[in-house]
Amino acid sequence: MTVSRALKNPAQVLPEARARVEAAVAELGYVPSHAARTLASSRSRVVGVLVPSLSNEVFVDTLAGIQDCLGPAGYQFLIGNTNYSADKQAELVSTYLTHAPDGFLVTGIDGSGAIRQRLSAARVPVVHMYDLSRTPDQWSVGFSQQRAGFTLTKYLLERGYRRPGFIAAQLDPRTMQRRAGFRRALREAGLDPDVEILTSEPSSVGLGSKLLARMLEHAPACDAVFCCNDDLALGALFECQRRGVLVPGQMAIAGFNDLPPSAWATPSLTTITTPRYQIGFEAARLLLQILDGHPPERNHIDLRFTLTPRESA
Amino acid sequence: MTVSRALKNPAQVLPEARARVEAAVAELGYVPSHAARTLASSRSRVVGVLVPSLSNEVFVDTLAGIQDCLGPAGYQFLIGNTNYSADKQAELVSTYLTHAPDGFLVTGIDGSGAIRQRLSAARVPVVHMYDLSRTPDQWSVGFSQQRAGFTLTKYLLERGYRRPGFIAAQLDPRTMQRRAGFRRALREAGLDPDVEILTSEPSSVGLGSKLLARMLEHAPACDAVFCCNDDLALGALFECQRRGVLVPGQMAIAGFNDLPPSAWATPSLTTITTPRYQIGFEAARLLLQILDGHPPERNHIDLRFTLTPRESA
DNA sequence: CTGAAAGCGCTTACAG
DNA sequence: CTGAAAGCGCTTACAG
Repeated sequence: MTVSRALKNPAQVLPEARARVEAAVAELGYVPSHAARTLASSRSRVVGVLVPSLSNEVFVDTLAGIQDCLGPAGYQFLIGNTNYSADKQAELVSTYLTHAPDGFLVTGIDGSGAIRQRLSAARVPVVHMYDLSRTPDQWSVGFSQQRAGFTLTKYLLERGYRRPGFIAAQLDPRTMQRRAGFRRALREAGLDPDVEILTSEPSSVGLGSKLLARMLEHAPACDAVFCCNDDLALGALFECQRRGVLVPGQMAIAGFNDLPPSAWATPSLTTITTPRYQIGFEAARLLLQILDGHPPERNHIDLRFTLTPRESA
Repeated sequence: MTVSRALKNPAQVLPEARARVEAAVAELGYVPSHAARTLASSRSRVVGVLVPSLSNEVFVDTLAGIQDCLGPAGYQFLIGNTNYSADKQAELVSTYLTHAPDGFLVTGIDGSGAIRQRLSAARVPVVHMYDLSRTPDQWSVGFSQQRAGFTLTKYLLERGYRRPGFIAAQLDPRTMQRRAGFRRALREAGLDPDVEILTSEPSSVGLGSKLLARMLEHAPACDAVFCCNDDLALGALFECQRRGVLVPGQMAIAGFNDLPPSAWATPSLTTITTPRYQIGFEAARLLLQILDGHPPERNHIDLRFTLTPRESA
């Protein structure tokens, strides 16, 4: 016990005893056992993190935020990539539950269904990231995807584009919320909201090129495209360059997320800047508060987005 | 004990007993305790993964390969981003050791020094990824960065470029090996190897633009740039477009890694295609073999690279 | 095929 | 401030 205390709470132990412990630790190369500690204390200091993708920087930034908040607090995390698949989610939740995590930080877990039940049966706090549309008994940190879509579309209309189209891939719930914002803006302006190319394929630069080509074919009058993320927008820009279509002269392009290349593309991409790092950091902070028994009063934290106008639209 | 057996090795238990166990599991929502199992069996089924960065897709792809190999085998991993920092490495190794991992999969851990000693004192097998230049007692999976740099430079020379420059960021050991290949090719051709812009800043598209500008200033005669990765190359391309410098007419651009955007850029980028997913998968497979007591004969696995000529050079 | 015993390395809670 | 006791939930190894 004295050893245990000397390691965790040195102040509780006489300097002499402490010194002997420290000497032994150094001599033996002692490494504490996480498993034993978890078993004895029933606190694992592990949190499970579930994200739908790592292939663009969106969730990598969020992970960095989580890391920076949870790391100094002595927490480890299990990072699971669900690849937007519900089966993979269920599988990861099951294996992670085995590790007795103190909490979960997730994106893309449905509010209902078997996974949700598993989670609440385990009595592990869950913070949802990127999605504010949660029931009051759930915790969430994010911004309004719908309003972001609306804001960007409004901007395009104000710039004088009369026939904007929407290009989207993956079609996860957040993308569909952006789309809802797009449609609402067009309807309010009395314009046709149905200029859209949607596919459930995973998003990528290459796909952006293909979808732009498809848009040109199906809606030749289209004068601006709102791509549901910057990868797609960059691909669309490349495709326009390939075809000699002037951007923004003949075709305006807007993206979403403000990934690093967007500021440097020629022309640079108009986009919505999202607080990706902050979402991770604040979600982690919220979880920490819950774990410490001091949950904040409001359980939905809106971190806002900003419109970033650049050259492409 | 019968319960334990029914769960792990159902065949060892009579169907009747098994059924009773299964019923109880379902009724109680039983979740096995990883901590207890680790403590009792002294096998954690956890492996520590250390990568220097997650901000481009290079290591994300590698992680996917690791996942696909280790996941089905029942292993979990702790993913640590060292951010190219030796201190962060040391810190992560220490905390991960606490979890008693069965093995480590790492990139960027020095062959010498304190970390290496910690690791070998812990008697945990370590597989090095992306770096073949290891002593015979170490395990590694990768390709020759030096030969890759040499091959790409040779290609530029064969295409008739007479004054190629080298643009690099981060300056980690792998980058410096590519540079060594570049210099060797130029020396063998009797050309000046010193046309280079190096910076230890982290690589990004924006930095590529800045470095290309710097190259134009310092070496106006430069007719081709070998960028040590595709992010930089893409930024360089954007900068050329911004300045009206024709690619490849006035300036050829080559990258490294063949990230997804490179095939779609206008013009598309000449690059070296690297087996990123395979490196993760094979490193994991190698580790599994070691853990199972069947290490392969050779401890360095060369997965090769390929030259991918496209429009930009 | 089943089960009783001991122990993995810690922490909790209590006694001194 | 220090320490003896008990237990966290499994597995190993041995007995029946």
